[in-house]
Amino acid sequence: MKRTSYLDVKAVILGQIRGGELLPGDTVPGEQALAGQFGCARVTVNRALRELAEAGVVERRRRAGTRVLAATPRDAELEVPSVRAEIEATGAEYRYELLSRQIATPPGEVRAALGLGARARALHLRCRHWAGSTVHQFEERWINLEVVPSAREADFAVIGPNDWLIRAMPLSRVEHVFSAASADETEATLLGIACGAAIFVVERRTWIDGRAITRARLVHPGATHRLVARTQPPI
Amino acid sequence: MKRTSYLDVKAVILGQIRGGELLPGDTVPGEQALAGQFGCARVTVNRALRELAEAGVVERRRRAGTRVLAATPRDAELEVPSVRAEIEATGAEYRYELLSRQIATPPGEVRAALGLGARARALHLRCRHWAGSTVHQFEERWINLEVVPSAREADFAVIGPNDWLIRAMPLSRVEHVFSAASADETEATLLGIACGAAIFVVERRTWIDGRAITRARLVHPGATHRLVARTQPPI
DNA sequence: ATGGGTAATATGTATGTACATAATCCGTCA
DNA sequence: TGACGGATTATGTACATACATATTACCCAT
Repeated sequence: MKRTSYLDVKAVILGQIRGGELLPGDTVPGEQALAGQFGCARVTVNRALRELAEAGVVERRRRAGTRVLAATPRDAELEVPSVRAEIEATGAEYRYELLSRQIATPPGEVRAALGLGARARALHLRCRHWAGSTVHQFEERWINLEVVPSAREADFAVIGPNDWLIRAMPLSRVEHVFSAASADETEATLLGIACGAAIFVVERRTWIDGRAITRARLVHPGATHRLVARTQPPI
Repeated sequence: MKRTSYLDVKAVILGQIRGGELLPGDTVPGEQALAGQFGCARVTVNRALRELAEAGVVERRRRAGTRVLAATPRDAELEVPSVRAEIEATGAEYRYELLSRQIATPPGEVRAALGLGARARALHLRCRHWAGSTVHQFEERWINLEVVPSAREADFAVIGPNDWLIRAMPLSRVEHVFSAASADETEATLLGIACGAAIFVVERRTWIDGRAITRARLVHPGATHRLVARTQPPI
């Protein structure tokens, strides 16, 4: 006699939602009741429903019970590879180039993004990432030296700032903002494309323990750059 | 005497990883041992480590134990709101407009994307989504009538294809591809922007049970459109 | 009616126990 | 030396039970 797994419970409930037996807004039977129906322990039902809640399929509230959520588009998972990995995955040769490095007072917008005072100074880096003989990305970055003082000594001629930061500050929180724009003269020159051509812009901010580490503006030629995001199946 | 929660265990282990006491590649003590240290049941440690594994912080293998993973950039969560929600969130008035609707043979690229034969026909829709008096999105969509025959009867003059599909086919799998491009003449006219201006393009494909439902090309004026993705904190 | 306090209840989680399963270790045999 | 197979072991999961906690429902006093 095989025991019923939390996966069985999960699959059945999900099937009922898929099949329209349970509609958005409906209340799923209580854990007690389901445990009775399935002939299993309440903890087993609990794990099934908990995972469905984590997947965003149902909503659970104490005393109120478990309700089916409206089929809102679920969050997609966006793979954010390091530039190096991204380029090497295509088979092209990766090359990194530091264009400039200086400690300066960032513009107001960046100061706000990093939570810095009016007179604070930060590390400013400009670099390029090459895929073979074409520029894949132009990177302009500010690093908060109050949070990452060791960045002052890092040799960014050898290692890219992102790779360095990943190693120095693991498990940080990251926000990406994607947009399309037209290349200005500087960007066009640095990317080797025509002025006014479409560029794919990523603005990345990173925090650790609520303190802003860095803000980067990553510019790619629009013609070549693509970004893929997928939803995970809820089973 | 407070009992130790799985959250406590999780926080302590995570702290040790953050603080460098546990380095990538290191083996975390076994559940038995940790349960002893914390003075709790093994199941409690199990849940803590399981959730850390789900968050991508550690890797678990039977018999081999639990190891700390390298701090690779974790997947970001991308919120993919419906166009309507996205526009209404800004306070602008949402308006939807169906430009054309016909059943035709899709071009080869689309046939491949939908897994259709050479002579198969599909539903072709072109529409616009307005935010107040400006066009927010131009949408060109093909729907696989073999998988969603009911789309033949849907009144897409009233409801947008995406909203309709979400309701008709809940819990599907979605893939998004983002890129930047320059508007061609048609796109520029439909979006009310200059020819050659930057556009933000989303190509969206949707499956249910492994069968392709639809493929949409969503074009936005680059100047206004932004897309945000965040990583989740691992606690 | 109305506001506040209390009982009822569904979910949340900890524990001890038991068995399942996968992967490694290690000894045996060819 | 090397291939095979069983013993070992860490994780994976089920169960019965107990208690914790958030919220609702309800009742009573004002």
